[in-house]
Amino acid sequence: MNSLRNVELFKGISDESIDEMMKCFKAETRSFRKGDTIIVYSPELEYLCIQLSGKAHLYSIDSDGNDTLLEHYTENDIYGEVFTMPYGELGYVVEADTDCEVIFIRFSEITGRCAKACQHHTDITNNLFYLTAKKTQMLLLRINMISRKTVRQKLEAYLQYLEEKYGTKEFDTEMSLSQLARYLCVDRTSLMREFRLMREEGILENSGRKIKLLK
Amino acid sequence: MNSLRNVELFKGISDESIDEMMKCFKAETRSFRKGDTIIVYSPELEYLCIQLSGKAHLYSIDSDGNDTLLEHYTENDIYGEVFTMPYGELGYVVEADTDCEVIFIRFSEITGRCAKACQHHTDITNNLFYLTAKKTQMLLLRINMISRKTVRQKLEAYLQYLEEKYGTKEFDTEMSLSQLARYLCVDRTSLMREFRLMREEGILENSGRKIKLLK
DNA sequence: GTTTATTTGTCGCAAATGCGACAGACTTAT
DNA sequence: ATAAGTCTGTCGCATTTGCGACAAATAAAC
Repeated sequence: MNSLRNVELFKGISDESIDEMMKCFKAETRSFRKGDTIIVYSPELEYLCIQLSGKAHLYSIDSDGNDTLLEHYTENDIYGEVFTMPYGELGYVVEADTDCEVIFIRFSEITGRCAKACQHHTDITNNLFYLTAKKTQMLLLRINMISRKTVRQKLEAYLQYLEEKYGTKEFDTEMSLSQLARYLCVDRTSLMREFRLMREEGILENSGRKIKLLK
Repeated sequence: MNSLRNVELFKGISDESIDEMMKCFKAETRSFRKGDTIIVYSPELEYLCIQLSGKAHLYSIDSDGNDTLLEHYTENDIYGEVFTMPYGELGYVVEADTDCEVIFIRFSEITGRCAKACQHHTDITNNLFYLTAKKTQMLLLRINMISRKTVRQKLEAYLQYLEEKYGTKEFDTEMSLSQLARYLCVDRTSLMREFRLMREEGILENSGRKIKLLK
């Protein structure tokens, strides 16, 4: 049984090689329950994490107690210290939104040449780059939404994204409305109000997370 | 003369190898003048660009005419289609803020195995990953600033970042105040007002881009 | 050196937004 | 089944914010 064959980090690598590498990397798979803290980032480039199942999110927390939602994670997403800049009193924490499984690999094991000069290091690094590039895509996309001036425009940008992603005018938001508000960096009640206004203007129908675009 | 030895993408690679690779990759260096359009992204993963000198920025533009500042580029920064998600009517454009030089490499040349099974492909991909990880750091940092609720808090986060980056309480903003407003996703005049209020509260002294923190 | 743009700076006003408080629906634990 | 907790939904109000218009200062172009 090799559930790792579908992990994008190992794409293009044979099952046997994956097993070898997991040992070579001293990779550990750990399970978490909803609400658990998966990892608190250290200033070192300690771990590279790969989300195997379940959902999680990264948030930062500063000395004033502001906590900021930064990224959502689902299967195949990668995270770890390399992707954040240690600065100020800023702390970074990944927390489980549902029960989940996560692979932990010491970062040095990946970048350092392995003793066997393992042929697949190249493929791994290549995949690592792609996954990271995908991460920047998602971040730029979000910045694009957040940058809009009004709540209406932010919401429209998000809805347009979902419409295109699912190819239909009827879909569910991918997170709770409270989370969505945080994702779009607006007040939750302002988001609710905007939903109601758009409903009244005949732009959409909605109830909870279910949305149907009318125009 | 090999000015590419300082380019981070080629870090750890000998001058001779760099020359070889530049040919192998069919890399082109092009010059641009302030205000020029450096590249308009296509839906294909066409180019990987490396900023050699000068400054530039990426912005998106949608069908409603909204243009959004996404990233600033200086030496060693990389950009190209891989880092953006093609969706909607969203267009992506990189524009020169000053005169600049940019290396263009066809993306397929980098990821595809080169005919000579060039040894340094691995190093390149490795560097590529690091540069991309750094990109996500900057994006997360910005999201962290933008997410703050008030203009004051956004500005404070930015100033704190600069203070730590330069290790002093006296510094210049890294962009014009108009650009800064766009970077922080606030109205320019609101930013100016906030500067004035903070000045009046004795939190800082400022004139134009020069800033001196007092507390 | 003169013109042309761009940037910095201020003001008042209208409008959008965030906030707090509250209630019902829905989930999740016990 | 009950209790605890979270999520959805609404309302009024105070405040922040964005906007437009304008002037002075600075930088760039000719």
